Amino acid sequence: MVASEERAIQRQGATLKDVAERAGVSVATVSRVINNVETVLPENREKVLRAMAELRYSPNDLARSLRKMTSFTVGMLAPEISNPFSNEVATGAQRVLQEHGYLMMISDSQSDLGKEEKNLQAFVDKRVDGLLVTSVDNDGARLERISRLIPVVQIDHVSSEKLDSVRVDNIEGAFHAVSHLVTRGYRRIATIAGRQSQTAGLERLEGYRRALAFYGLAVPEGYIRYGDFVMEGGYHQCHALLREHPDVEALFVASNFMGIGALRAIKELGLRIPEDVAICVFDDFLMADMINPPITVVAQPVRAIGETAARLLLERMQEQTTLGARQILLKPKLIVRAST
Amino acid sequence: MVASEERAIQRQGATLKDVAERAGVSVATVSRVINNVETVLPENREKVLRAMAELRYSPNDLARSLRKMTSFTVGMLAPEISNPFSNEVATGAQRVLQEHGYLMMISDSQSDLGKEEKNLQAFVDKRVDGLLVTSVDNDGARLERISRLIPVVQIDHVSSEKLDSVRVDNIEGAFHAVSHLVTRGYRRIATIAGRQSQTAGLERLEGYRRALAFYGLAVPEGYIRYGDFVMEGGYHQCHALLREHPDVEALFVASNFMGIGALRAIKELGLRIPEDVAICVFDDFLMADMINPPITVVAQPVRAIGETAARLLLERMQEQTTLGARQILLKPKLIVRAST
DNA sequence: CTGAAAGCGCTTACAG
DNA sequence: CTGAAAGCGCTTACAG
Repeated sequence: MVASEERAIQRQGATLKDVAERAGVSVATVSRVINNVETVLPENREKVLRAMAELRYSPNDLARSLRKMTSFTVGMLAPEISNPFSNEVATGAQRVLQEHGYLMMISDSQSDLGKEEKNLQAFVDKRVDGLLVTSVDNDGARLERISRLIPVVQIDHVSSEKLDSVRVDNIEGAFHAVSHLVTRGYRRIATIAGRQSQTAGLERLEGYRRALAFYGLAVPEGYIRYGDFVMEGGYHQCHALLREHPDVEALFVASNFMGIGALRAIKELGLRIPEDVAICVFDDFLMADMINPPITVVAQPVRAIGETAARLLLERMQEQTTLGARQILLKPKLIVRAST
Repeated sequence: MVASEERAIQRQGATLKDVAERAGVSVATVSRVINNVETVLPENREKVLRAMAELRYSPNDLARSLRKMTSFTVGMLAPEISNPFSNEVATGAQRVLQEHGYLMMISDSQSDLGKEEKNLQAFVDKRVDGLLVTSVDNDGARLERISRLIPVVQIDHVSSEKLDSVRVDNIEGAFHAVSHLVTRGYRRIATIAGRQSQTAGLERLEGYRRALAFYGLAVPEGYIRYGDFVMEGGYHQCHALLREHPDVEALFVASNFMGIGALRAIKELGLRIPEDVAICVFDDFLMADMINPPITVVAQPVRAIGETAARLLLERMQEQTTLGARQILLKPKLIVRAST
């Protein structure tokens, strides 16, 4: 290895040119070997392969992507990466994308509109080939603008009806949960609803309302509490609810975190589940079946949501579809346990 | 907007050249505005800014990174992104890196050596500026090789002593947990250990051993079971252990997932906690304080692990340190609840 | 089958 | 203060 060669390699690793020189061919030929172009003479291919191995050549994707106008990278934006929901969705999406040679980059907005914008822009600047986003924005304008350059699939929350989206059928899930409570004989059914600025919050409350209407049950003033999708919200709202309305027989909680908060409140109030108050939670959670009593939940097909979103995105990225916006609703599943 | 301009913009968004033409200056000047070079005339700066806004210009980071030889991106590799530990670590790291203008890309190896290699290589090809990795490899050769090109900080698992690493003080945590059990009066203390190919598994078992030795307690044959860090392992090993050794008074379980499995086994066996068997788990977990009884745990400073790792990496990336390998051990915290 | 050359979109000495 | 030009590391018509 000559000195200059060695220097370059130490800096950044070997380049195509280094490989070409060592193999005694042109850079074009090396590139052809890398890109599996058939026309290269077996003999030359061998020489190139050997040189690559010796120099531990690793292609520079920055240059390659710049030239090819595609980065084989997908960006995913979630409100909180530590949220189990986003996590499972990400895992599902990742599996599918990886199979097709895409790398997935994840970042989170911490449920902050400004950070969401910043991180989305970073993805655009990096020229990702596609975007999977769970936005906290109600205005779809920004996503629509981005989608003119890069395919976008929305997950869970729908900012724009003009773009693809994948989520669970929240209305059916909530309807099903409340129907189950009615079937069990409960009549005074209250709810702790999620953030109304998010699709899931809105739709789960709607499902609750429809179910009660369907069975001709009233929704007394104060039976609907807003817990903002966070544990503390679930805790405080449940506390207030049960203090102000001791006659409540059953509770439909619109998310797992709020559910855990609500359980804590019920425990503190010294109430028995389900004798004093029954509870059904949207979203399954680790340990839901291990606590006392095990909790009835509406489970989302989280992995499938991620996989489906990834597939829709792949179709757009590979221009396999010219369809308009597709809104996919996946079926939720009621898992009945001892809490109802 | 002239036709050619429009076409280019539709394809990939506006380029520097488009902005330059529209603003009536050279691309160099536009670049200077973007990079906040002071020397640009206010008047020209204005024109450029306006043109950028009108064209919704977004800089191509691929080109920029290629030219600057730095991508302002950090890669993080974890065995399972859906694991709460990796998650919190990622969140901590992300916060710190984001503050310094770095974007973090995450991918997981599914605890598979081959996938680990593939994903690591993808990061290298993308020319990330730094790497945060929780490897499942015991051989540090690969990471050491990568680290000659790109700074690497190891998290949780130490493949190579020659590279920076951050983890909790597993030995102290385990020692502390077992000491606590002894103090409580338990003498027949068994353990469900983690995977012995991982630092955490090895060290937590070592801590258990040292504590028993310290108190002069025997470790009967069969008191050490290997649960492989997964829930099923915890479940099966706990089942077998308590069947074969009904005299066991207390259990030290080396991870939260195995702990949850163990709890399930104990429940099935109809044993009372802590009367029939006490239990202490390494790693806190959601609901640990809400189940009956609440579980005593050794909590890891997970966020801090991520933050610390990010800071070490930043120092290497910014060449603020020429120190040799730094092995950081963060202090665990025993949280005593009713299970012991 | 192969190489020389142009070009992807930037940044940055260099000259003026 | 500014522009023309070189170059980052690739890929890909084009000619031979």
